[in-house]
Amino acid sequence: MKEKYPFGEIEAKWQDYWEEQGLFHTDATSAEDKYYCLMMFPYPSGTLHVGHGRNYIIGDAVARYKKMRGLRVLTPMGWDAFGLPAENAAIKSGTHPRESTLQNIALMKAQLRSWGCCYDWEREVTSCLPDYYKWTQWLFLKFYERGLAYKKEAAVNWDPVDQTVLANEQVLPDGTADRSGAVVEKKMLSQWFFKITDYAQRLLDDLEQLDGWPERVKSMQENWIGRSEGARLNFTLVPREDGVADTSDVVPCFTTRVDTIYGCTYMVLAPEYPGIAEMVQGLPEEKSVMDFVQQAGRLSSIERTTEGDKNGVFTGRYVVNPYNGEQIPLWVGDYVLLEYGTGAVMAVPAHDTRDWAFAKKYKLPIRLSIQNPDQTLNVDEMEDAYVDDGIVVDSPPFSGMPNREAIPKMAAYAEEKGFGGPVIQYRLRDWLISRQRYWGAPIPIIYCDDCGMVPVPESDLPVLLPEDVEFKPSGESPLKSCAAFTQVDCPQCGKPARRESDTMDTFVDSSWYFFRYLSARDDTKAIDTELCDNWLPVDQYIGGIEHAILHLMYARFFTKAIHDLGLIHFEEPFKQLFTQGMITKRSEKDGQLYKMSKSKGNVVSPEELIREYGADTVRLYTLFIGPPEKEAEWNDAGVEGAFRFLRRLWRRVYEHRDLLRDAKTLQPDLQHMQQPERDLYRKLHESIRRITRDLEGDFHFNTAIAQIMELMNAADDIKVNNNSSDQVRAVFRETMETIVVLISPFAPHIAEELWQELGRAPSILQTEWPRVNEAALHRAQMEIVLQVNGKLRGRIMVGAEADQAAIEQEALADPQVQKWIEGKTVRKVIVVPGRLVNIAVS
RNA sequence: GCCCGGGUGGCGGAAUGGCAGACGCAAGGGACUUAAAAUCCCUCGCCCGUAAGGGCGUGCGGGUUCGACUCCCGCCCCGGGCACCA
Repeated sequence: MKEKYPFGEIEAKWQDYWEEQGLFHTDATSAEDKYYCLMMFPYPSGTLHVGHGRNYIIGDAVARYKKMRGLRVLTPMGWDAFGLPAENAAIKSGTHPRESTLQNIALMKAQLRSWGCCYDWEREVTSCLPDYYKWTQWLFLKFYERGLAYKKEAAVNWDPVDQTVLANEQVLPDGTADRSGAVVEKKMLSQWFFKITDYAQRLLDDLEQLDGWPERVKSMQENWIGRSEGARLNFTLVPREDGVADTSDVVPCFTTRVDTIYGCTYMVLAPEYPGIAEMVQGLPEEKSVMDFVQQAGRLSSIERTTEGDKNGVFTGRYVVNPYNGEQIPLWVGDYVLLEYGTGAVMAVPAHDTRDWAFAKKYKLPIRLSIQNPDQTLNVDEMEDAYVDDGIVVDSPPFSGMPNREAIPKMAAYAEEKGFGGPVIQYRLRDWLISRQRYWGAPIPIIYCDDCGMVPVPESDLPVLLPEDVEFKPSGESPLKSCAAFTQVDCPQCGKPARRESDTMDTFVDSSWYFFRYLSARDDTKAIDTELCDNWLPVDQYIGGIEHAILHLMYARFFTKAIHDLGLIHFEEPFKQLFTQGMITKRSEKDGQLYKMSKSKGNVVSPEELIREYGADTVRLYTLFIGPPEKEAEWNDAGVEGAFRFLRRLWRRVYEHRDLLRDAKTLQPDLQHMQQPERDLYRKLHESIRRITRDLEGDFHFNTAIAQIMELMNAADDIKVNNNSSDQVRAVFRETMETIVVLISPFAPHIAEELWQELGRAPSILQTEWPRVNEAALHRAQMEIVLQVNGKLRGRIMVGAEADQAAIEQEALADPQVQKWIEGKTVRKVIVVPGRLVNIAVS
């Protein structure tokens, strides 16, 4: 055994060993005691920094721990390999995305290996390879058959930098693209969507089952789905005086405040509302309306949706309020959004702040229909809308009701009379999945002049990406101009037709990869029903919080849709979700804390650290840095601390190597222990209990490691040498061996090496996790804290069997306590056995 | 505005309603050494005190309790999500 901790040497040795032995190669035919431990598969960007590393290190520690607990652990890994960065690089450098992606995968695989992270590589999936995307395309076809995939013309988000459309989820609240940072534009385009809105209610309801998910993530999804209950009301358009007929004479609107309908004094349409042009054609207002519509269309989505000045124009038309038959003016206003509800709003200025502002600006009438029961309102004296609850007034036959009670009654009334009824509205929009880019899975659709839109027959899958294409900086997808790709015969009629040249959003690829791991090499079907039913839902999913909405919502949607296809029989993919916090580092430039990124120049490269300290040190520090779900600041000095600890552990074993090996058969025996080894033995078993509890709960690696350090400190304090008693040596041996086992999920290389040095057979992964010896926890004497009026005044030792009365007596007799209760009246004495005595005096 | 988190030493952070600050980092002092590194020992919330000891202390203000970082009520601040969403 070497005196100095030879981390480089042993790490290479054990990485080879784990690989050769295939310790994480899991036979999935039996799912008994299964534990599916999944980490979000990475985009192969090239190299991972220590911030990325946290994810894999946490996952590896969990997998190793669960394996030692005797579970059948499945931990696969793969690559979310389609995506824009590779294609953008290709435009600049000319290297084909496939080539650069596969290169990056090789690099990152080596990185993961160098951290000691073990996976079942035989299940590796790579989403950009045909054996994977064939099945992504197949799922698309299944969705298409069921009407879940459809094409429509819509105002969509256009990223002018990446030259493609984006899903709503990929646009940040400030209106910029989450990937490129470009200001997103609105464009009317014909695009492919997945009908995720059909699943809005199920996605919302099933959040309740997800006890193992962080509250934060569930609340984010809830907000994103944005359910609101209200009513849909049809207003009829008053016919034109000139006798010109309207295409539609109904203007529906959505409201959550049907109780205020009698206060409605006008109606407002979104500028994009279909049919506005016909509605005003030939009227004196036509020009002003059309000018306004054009002007509003020029505004960016941010300008449009930022609260502020509200502009509008009268259309010259009127609609009828179905409740009271009143004719009210119809306006167009830029604060009304086409995408939400029906694109039309019934305006109640007295009870809505936005309508109030608009009515004031354009001098529209304001009428009260909810009265404040505490302070009578008068429209002329009001300074803003009254939006709180109250009593319905001037609304026959609903007057006098509390407004909350009136809402369902008034909605039901609309249904009765046939002009509307209660509805539920969601904020969630359908998922836009087509992208005008090359490096993605081609959408398997063919356009034929005669047959229209024709799905590619399943037997023709995959629709392969052509290899020989030119990457032009024009931003246009090379697929579009690749005749060999687009020109195709119609599968129905055989005439020349044209292929869809858009590819799918990469979030489609990542929405089902966790099913594919179960049958990664199966070229007969996408999903193995039996294996998935046995192994899923995933027992533990680990990844970054940045996917709280995007990936995690899409994957839930896919699971439900695939369930409805009958391919699986569960509806939620991830039982437990753990979202680790980001690693930040102070920028040397401005001293601010940032998430690690190349652009901020605050990236810590693991390679350098591994060279200097070894992978175990990086792992130990990463896990010790703080509670894993929280953000943590990387501190180079802290790495040094982790290294010192491992070096100390190595040295302790080295110093006592002969003694430890010789004591291999000595067993601790409580009957024959003296005080020092008895105390260490108790500490050992207390540590096992605490560490196990920390790992079983929410992965509190930081406190688990702290406990190992404490135990090590205690082991250092006991005097042990070859002349020590059998019990001292037995307890010391068991302590050192247990420390090695306990630390093995965190620092596996040193653990394997020391385990072997201690004369044990590898692999330590096949060792059982230590059990607590309850008898060891027992104390003959207990320290009792003495308080007077809740303040610490002393401490006494009492026998473990001492009864409350005896403890109380001893406490009161204590000289320290005497000093504080002298001359005062003891009102009450609380005795908490095994802990403390509190004496209340006055 | 609504919905989630969070606020504890110089720092990262610990604490089933029961000794606040475990563990680590940094800092200071000492030992070993020709020296350095490494290692080992001691101190380390703030204030008064040589010390023994005492007072204060977990964002702020109340409350419940023998006892509150922990529970309840009302605020302040920080982070995140949603938001002209009708």
